[in-house]
Amino acid sequence: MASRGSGCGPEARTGIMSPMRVRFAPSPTGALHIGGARAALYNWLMARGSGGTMVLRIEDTDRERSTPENVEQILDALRWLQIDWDEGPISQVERSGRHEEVLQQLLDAGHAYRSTATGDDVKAYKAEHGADKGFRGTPEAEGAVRLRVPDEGATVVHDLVRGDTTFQHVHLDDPVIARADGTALYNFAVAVDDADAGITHVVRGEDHLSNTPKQLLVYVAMGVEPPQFAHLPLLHGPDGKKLSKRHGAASVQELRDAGYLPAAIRNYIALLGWGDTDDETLISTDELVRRFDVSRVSKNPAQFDEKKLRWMNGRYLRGLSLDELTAELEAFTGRTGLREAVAISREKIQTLADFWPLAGFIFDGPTDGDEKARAKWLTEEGRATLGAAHDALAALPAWDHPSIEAALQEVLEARELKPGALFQPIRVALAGTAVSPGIFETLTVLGREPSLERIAAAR
RNA sequence: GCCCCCAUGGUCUAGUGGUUAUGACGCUCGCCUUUCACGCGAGAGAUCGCGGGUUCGAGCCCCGCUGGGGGUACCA
Repeated sequence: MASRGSGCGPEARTGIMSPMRVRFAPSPTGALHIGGARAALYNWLMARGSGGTMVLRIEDTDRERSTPENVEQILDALRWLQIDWDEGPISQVERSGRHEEVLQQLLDAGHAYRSTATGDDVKAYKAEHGADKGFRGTPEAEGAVRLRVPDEGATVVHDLVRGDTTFQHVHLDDPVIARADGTALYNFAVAVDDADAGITHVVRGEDHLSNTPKQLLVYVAMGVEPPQFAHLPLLHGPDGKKLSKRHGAASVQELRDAGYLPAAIRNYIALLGWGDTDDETLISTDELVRRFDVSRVSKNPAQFDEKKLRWMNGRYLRGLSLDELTAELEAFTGRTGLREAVAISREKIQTLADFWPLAGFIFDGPTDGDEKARAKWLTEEGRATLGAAHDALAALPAWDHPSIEAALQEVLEARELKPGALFQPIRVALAGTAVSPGIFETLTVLGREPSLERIAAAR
């Protein structure tokens, strides 16, 4: 077992220490959840920050859930987030030969035994002997393989984020580590695989904390020094309940479809449960790599707040060059020739998905869904104003921003109108709605003929 | 039931025995302004879950409770 204190002191701080070998080991149950994404990111940050190695392993020992499609979804999400790995993906089932080998060693050494006892048998045993007596089976010739847990003593998990947690052996039942057919079960396979891969730090969700003593016992049985552990608090949805597909955008594919940038997601997710003494909120990935320290991860569960992610994503969007943003938007919408429209829309959008509803009218014509805007601005008076605007614009020798602005200012003064009384009808005529990029910019980008046509059609 | 973890404004956090309890998102108001947004400025919002201790002094230490979460599979 780990020597005392190996997980707690300041020497456990991550960063410029000796190279770490970390791993992200998802079970392929479908889309990558943001909780999983965060675990992946933290591991990646530790590896990159220490010059270490990131191993990707797929925990696919549950054959029913592990389909190639599910695996591909995970890899896809990781790649999109730009979280790369140095080794793997390793398939856990493909290591079954090795698992059987170690299993036989434990069997031979008496650290494990076969038993036909079922879960019901264990429950019956507990009911009879009370809670303070863990189930200990008697070896049989066949059946599932159970790990022998010592009756005395305790196993303590030295955790980088929560300190020491002690599990009394009397509370532990001998866990099944392999099915009757010899195939390995999770708590056994992880330990063997992590040990073989030379993993130095296991960073994963808190849902694994209670299983850790079982895994530690496997290390002891194998006679191998265990890695250090860090259990991350779970993420909750807006209602305080566990985050799931029902609670909004919970998977990275959903986030991608919602128009978020990988860099923004990395920044946001890194801060979900981790913060350092610096007050900085916008932190580049490079800086994250430099600053991330797993021992400073907070112990309490965090709620995913999409509003904050939206804000942050907007900041990242505006941090992109026009070319970069245009490329993102063209990929996102599947359209081309967006550059001019992007230039006049960029400060009004927070996600990639915000762009088309705001500026799509430039390409596809005015939207016709906004009855309220039409009713409010295309009144008789509004249409009369539109007529004046049309004539002023039509008379323009040059179609550019300064000319357009000057012409419209003249109309404003000549008719003694408040700005909104002129600009809003024009906006509705061009876009069909009361929200759009700046009106002079829009007119300029739209071009003379389309602009005049739309204004004429609405007047 | 049993085992384990957690608890600072609505949300994410700073805080490690002595601070007017930090910053950010969100919210409200103001400025800017052609709507919205961006940007800038200001403001509201926390009896630090509750109750006991220890201490001259507790958000920080101890105990109990409550609440939330996780585990308790021949799932991962």
